[in-house]
Amino acid sequence: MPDVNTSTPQTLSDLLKRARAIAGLTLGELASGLGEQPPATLRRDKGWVGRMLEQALGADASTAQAPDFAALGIELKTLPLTPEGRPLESTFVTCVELADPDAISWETSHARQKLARVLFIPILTHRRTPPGERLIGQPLLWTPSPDEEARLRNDWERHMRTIRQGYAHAITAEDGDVLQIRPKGARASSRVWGQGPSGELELIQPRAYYLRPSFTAEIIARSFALSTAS
DNA sequence: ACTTGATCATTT
DNA sequence: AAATGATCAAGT
Repeated sequence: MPDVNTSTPQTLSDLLKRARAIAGLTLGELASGLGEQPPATLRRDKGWVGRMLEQALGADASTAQAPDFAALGIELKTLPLTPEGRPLESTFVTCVELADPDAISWETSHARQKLARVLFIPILTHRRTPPGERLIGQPLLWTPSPDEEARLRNDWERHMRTIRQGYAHAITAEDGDVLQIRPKGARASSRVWGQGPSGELELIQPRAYYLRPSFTAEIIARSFALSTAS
């Protein structure tokens, strides 16, 4: 059973060292080191992989609206990847702030804060691979390039314009080149207070921002190119 | 095959 | 009830 240090890393270099140390392990091996057992399927345990990695790397206890590693300003994300490097899923970013859209700008948005510095942990897997057999990949610390941030911002500002005009309910997953908005709730009938067309309060379906797989694929490809450059 | 909309567990 | 961790599964 591998020995897994679960204390909170104090420096970026410590965190990266820790992440590199668990690369190459299966999630089953990691779980074993943490005294846990992997579920047979993620169907009823969709957040298991993320929680396992948070624990293994010593992320701060879930403090609302703060990065996973608050002292380092780093957000942790697992990214399911085929062995060929293709993301299997979109990446959850944060819930859309629907209540008071006039008060928010890109600079102060939760979305930008979440995406400012992200430590991606690739999980090499196919859809049918049991969670315990999935392989932890090499970590990738990402800060949006100026171009990437411009594209994120462009999508975010278009979404927010629609929301401010009171048409949040009309946004679909097809909107946004790299940053999409999809429903996010306990069930399809969930509702939160949002802003209607005349500025009045209106109950609408809660939504969240997601990075499209094509965007995270770019990030991964760029990193791979760097890591193999001679 | 891939995407969109729906869903599940946990914690605060 | 809402936010965070995501993946599922129906539809195209």
